[in-house]
Amino acid sequence: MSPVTGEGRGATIREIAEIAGVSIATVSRVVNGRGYVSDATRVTVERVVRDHGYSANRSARGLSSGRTGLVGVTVPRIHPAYFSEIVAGATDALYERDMRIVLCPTLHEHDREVSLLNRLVHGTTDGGLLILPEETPAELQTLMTHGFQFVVVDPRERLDGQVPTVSAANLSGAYAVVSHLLGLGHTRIAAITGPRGMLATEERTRGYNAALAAGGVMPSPQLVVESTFDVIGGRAAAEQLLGLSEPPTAIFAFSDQIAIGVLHAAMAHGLKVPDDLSIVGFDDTIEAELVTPALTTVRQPLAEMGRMAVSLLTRLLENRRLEALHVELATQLIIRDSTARPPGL
Amino acid sequence: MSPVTGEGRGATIREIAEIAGVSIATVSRVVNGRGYVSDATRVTVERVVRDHGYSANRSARGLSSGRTGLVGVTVPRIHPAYFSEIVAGATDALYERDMRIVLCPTLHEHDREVSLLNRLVHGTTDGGLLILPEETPAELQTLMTHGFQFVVVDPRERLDGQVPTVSAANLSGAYAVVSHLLGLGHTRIAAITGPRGMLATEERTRGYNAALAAGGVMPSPQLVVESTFDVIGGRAAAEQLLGLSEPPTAIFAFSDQIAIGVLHAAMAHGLKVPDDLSIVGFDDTIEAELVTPALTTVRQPLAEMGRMAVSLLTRLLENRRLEALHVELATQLIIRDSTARPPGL
DNA sequence: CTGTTAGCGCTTTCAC
DNA sequence: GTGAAAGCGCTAACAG
Repeated sequence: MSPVTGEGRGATIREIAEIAGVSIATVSRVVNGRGYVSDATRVTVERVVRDHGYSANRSARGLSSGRTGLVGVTVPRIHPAYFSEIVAGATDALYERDMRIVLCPTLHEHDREVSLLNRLVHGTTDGGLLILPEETPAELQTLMTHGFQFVVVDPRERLDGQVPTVSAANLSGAYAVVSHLLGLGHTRIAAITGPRGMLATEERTRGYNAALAAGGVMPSPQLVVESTFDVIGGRAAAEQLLGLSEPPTAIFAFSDQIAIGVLHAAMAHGLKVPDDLSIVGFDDTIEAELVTPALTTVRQPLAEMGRMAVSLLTRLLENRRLEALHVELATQLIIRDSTARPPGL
Repeated sequence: MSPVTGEGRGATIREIAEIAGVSIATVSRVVNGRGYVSDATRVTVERVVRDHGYSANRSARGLSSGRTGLVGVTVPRIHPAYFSEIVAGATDALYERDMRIVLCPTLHEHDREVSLLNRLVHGTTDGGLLILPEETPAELQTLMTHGFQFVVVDPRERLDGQVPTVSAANLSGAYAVVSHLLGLGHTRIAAITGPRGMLATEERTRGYNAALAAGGVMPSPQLVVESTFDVIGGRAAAEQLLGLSEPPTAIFAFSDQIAIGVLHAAMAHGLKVPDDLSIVGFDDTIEAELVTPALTTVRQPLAEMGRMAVSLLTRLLENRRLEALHVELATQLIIRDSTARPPGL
């Protein structure tokens, strides 16, 4: 009676109805738990359903009810831990609601994402989760206006309109990092940021500046270097910083990947971390704990962000009002082994 | 005219047909590129389709054609790079065929996987990719018998029957590792395997033994320790090996994760890698290059495995014969910085 | 080459 | 409480 031995693709609602000796409408009611059904019939139907491993055909259900039980998720790539953790959280939350995820990597291509979205809109899915989408705020607004329901996770730009978003407390995370470093006695604290213009970059930069100001440290433009969010970019940026006449004693990398690049550069320069150089990352993806020394970093609640997005989306799909259109989840400084007092202190 | 400004959920085939002044059948033909349509009508219809951002409702199409354009992918978890790389390859290959992936993490729970599969079978998807499935060969055979089409990637056990599989050349990969270590002069070569009974473990163990035999080195049972495929397990196993009265000079870890655990243990013991201890991993996931020293490891063509699985599956779905039911993709030894001659040689 | 038509399997009024 | 019946939007014969 293992479910795997179900009658193959077979068993339509009509067959179940015939066997149970009721109408298909009744079977539908039982299966969906909607409408009135006497206990007796319910039990009978449930038994037949179970015995035959019946499960409603999703296409048919989607067609007649307008609900597919599928949520489209666009994401730049699934590979980096950053994204896969968000997706994992979302998938999990969706599973609890008996919904599934249609995964659509966009490879950062705007057009690809647009065409993907178009397909999703037309009867494939009930709604979407757009992780770090490539669309402009205007495009997103349009999408929404045309009736596609979705939630943006980690918006690339600030979305002030009616588009629901979930993000992490980037500013306060960055503030915590710099406060920590200042507390250790560092004053030459560099930042390797993400690409300019991205919300995450801007917010973290603001947190960085605010903390420096609060600590009475003059910011130095030399110490802020832009980079892509990867190891290569981090390494190059670090080389630049370490080549300065007065190099920093601490580097705040805006992602763990960047931080790892910094680590590699430090090694190449014969610097010991954290004795000669303190390094802090951002994200707290698994790599942060794998490298040596383990990285001090800011934990973003990635899985939580995915779950929260699902929660917003399902409320949206039920046409319930969202209490909050823009949710920001707290971040947390995780102190490990890559930070210490500056040399000579 | 941007696709994003399509008419929302709207535009049914009937509307397009009316506007274009043809029958819905003709629109269907144009859209699907099947059947005869005069160039003139084709052009007209195509224009209307484009102007209205029309895209067929997938549920309706699925219901009437029996094809949903969706492939279900079960995977233990999406997070570990090992899995996400396979999924990325598959998604990519599917995208080229205008198909999408319904992602179903099973969290290693057999029942969850079975119930997931059941749902997928019933009209949600056209077929499946089962990555490292929890099912017994018998269950898989049953699934297949009942008409669900799928391909198994990285089978947990040997699947001799009619179930198509894609895997990596585990045996030869392991053989290459041990040959490399022997070539460097090591003779006390330990292995930290994966869970006993898993095909990957068994095959790699056979490769390990075969290479030792070929090198004229007596295998020592003490030097083979079982572990889970993660960092924690690897570290524990390494502790055990390093505590031996005659510890190994090289450790072959059956996964990169395990190898990283070994790296951590080595550090804790004050051993320098590779000078005091050589370490080799398996998989070549990104972590391998991130840690210091970068790991010598065996590259599994993960994305390729995903793509190949899709290729087999689509042939299956088109009812074409598969030339090969069981595909094994080549592995490759990647030599980095974690292996050297044994101390004192 | 093009149009008509019969469902695909299910949900959902609306009667009874 | 339960059943009958009308589609949901599309594909795929089959006519013409």
